[in-house]
Amino acid sequence: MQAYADGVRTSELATQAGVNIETLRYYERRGLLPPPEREKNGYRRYTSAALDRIRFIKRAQGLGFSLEEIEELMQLGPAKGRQRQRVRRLAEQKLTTIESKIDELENMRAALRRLVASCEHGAAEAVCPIIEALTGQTAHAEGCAGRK
Amino acid sequence: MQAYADGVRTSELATQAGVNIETLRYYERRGLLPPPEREKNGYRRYTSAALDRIRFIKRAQGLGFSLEEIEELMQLGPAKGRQRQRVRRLAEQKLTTIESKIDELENMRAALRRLVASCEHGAAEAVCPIIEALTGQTAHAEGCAGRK
DNA sequence: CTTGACCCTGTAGTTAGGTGCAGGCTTATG
DNA sequence: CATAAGCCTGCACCTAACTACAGGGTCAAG
Repeated sequence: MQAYADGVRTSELATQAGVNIETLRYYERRGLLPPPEREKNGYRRYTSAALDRIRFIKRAQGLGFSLEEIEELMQLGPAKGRQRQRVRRLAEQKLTTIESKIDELENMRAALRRLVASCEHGAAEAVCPIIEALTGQTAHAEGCAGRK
Repeated sequence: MQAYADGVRTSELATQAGVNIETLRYYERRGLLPPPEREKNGYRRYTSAALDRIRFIKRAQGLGFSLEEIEELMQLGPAKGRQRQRVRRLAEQKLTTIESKIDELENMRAALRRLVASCEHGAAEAVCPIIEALTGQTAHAEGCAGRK
């Protein structure tokens, strides 16, 4: 044991990240996980950066991002020279989608809080409050019109 | 036209909601969309409640919920009698997952804002800031230990 | 009364994101 | 040295969530 400087093997990383071993290889094929160093026998050796990446991927998925979008997000590193503007635009764009996700979740949260409260004392509204909470036009809502 | 009291037909609803017609039937089979009234010729007639539902589903999906979870969310209506406790528990549970999603998105937002700012003036950090932003243990983090 | 635009049901195919497995090395242990 | 655990590659298969299509009705317009 401990024969190599640092880093872990595939199964160890999979365990730490709580994913299947095959998923790691799949991410590597997809380019989401950079090919790790190899031991002289060909075995993969992962650093803790790989663990961070996988956790990031899993969380971003849980927030509704596809692997393709996640790839874009992960490429948003420090911009070099001419790339700067491009990176900035992409970042701003991602920022607005993230902000509207936050808004939507906050609406759901408010609705659920009201629901929980209404379970506490006796009152019961007539209809499903969560659906109500997200009843607006797509994203960029125009003020507060449109309510029949 | 306008032969029937109110409501729209399948293709109209699909257009309004921005989904495929087949998706509507699929949701109906899955029980996500209640079977609508039928015209005397057997055609479906949807009310605006159906549109609200589909929009809700689509948004919830964008926030990382599966159709199964969405079904649970939509069942969270006004509780009747003995069900009250059960509904309350489920709602509280959904509430905590929503809250941690909000947290994670806020972390991403902060990271992206820093990134955009760093694009503005010259400074460039060394590593990918978005991944950094979500580098914590799974949810209920234990203080700030565990960083090798 | 036929043509075209919609609608119906049932069933088969597709895409994204994995997951499993065969066939074959490597290495520690009894 | 055999045997088992753990790794490798390549390829086949799986589940969730659609999406398409065949085969057939409805009905307004020409």
